[in-house]
Amino acid sequence: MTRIAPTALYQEVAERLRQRIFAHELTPGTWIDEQKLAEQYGISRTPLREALKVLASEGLVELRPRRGCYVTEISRQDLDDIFPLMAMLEGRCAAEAVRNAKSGDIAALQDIHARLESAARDGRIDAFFEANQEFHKRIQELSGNRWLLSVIQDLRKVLKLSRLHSLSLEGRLQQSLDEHRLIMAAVAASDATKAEKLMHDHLLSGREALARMDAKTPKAA
Amino acid sequence: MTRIAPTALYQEVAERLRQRIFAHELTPGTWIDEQKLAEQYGISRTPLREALKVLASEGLVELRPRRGCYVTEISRQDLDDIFPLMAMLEGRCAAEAVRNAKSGDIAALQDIHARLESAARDGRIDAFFEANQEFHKRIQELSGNRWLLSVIQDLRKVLKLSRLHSLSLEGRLQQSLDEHRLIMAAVAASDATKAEKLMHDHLLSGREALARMDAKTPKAA
DNA sequence: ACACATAATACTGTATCCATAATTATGGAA
DNA sequence: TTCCATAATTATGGATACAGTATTATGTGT
Repeated sequence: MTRIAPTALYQEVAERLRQRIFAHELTPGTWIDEQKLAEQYGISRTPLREALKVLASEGLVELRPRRGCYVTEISRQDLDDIFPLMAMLEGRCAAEAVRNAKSGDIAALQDIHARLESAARDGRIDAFFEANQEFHKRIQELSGNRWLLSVIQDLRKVLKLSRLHSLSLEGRLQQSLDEHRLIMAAVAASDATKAEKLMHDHLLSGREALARMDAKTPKAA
Repeated sequence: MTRIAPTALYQEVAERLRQRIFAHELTPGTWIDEQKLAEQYGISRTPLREALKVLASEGLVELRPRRGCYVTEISRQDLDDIFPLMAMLEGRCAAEAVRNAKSGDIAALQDIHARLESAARDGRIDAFFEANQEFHKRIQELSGNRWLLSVIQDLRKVLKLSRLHSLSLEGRLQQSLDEHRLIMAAVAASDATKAEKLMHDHLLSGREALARMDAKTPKAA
């Protein structure tokens, strides 16, 4: 049997580790025991180490020479640095997306937005989360800028390190939905400038919600 | 003797490979022979392979499963995608830098700018190139945003893949100098908005010069 | 009893080896 | 002569073994 996608083992391992990190099963600051993990996955240390190199380049782990590998700890300062950056980048995405979007693309976006609406109506948080991600992803793809896309995705990976990040949507589901409605409307109206600003503010609004949560639970971000 | 920076072998190898790629000694599209390189460096394939994983994450090489490693080929489209992005990012840097800069920082920048002026006066292209890089780097550091910095540096690495990139400054040395003068003035005057716009246009201007060169030499970028 | 030094243990980093898959070359058939 | 199939060679991916360094624990001396 010929495998369609002959992905290397180190890539699969990297992906599994990413998931464990994002799920906070591997919490920031924890040391990664190479031989224990290798044994656990039933592989040798070689592909595992290669996977760790990749994750280090993505900023998810830190490789201290002769000291081992540690899951990256993200600080409040990092969040303050990354969110405005993301706001600018995703704002740009929205503007470009509007300029490139064919009517079919807009229809597809509206379809995704409809799922967001229904998920919000039923209080299905997971589905809302899912549709939200999908919406942003589609906008980014519509921008047609491969590098803009990759920069955003890299930064989002780092954001996912924060425990608060995954929770931030829950507290402001209605507000997020409202913002999405406005963005969707601007896109449908082909108003690139407005879409850019709305998307930009949408991201910053997310940061603020996160800051409020942070104030309540004064543990490290 | 205790080594201050006990950098791992794979990091040194990665850096050496980066230099060879940037120097276009390893040209885009060429296949990287692992065992030949390992032999050449007098090391085993293991750290070399780890280094290649890192370079792949940076986008400098492409790892095709079971097919080997190839130096990334960058297209005209990629340049068109990256430059506006860089313009936006470096523009933001300039704005933030102005907001954060103490008088000492501005003095240091003016010092670097003076080196740029003198290099231009004497037609010392290498020195101009050097001072130019230094200037941009200082601005980026002054922005105080670690992530903005890393995103820009990652993208710049990719830009360096293009042969034209290193040549682009030569043809427009005077224009580049003029633009730098304006930027320096805006920074000195603490005009963040103007600095942002000037830096932004400075980058785009670089792209256009590159496009003109590209038109003359119609080989692949 | 506490502190410092030395030894032992454990983990990282590197090298070597093996298996599998891909590419190329050679031979045969149309 | 050309095209296809099969075999051989070569390179990639993974496993295992080894060396060197850091950390920790234990013992001795003050």
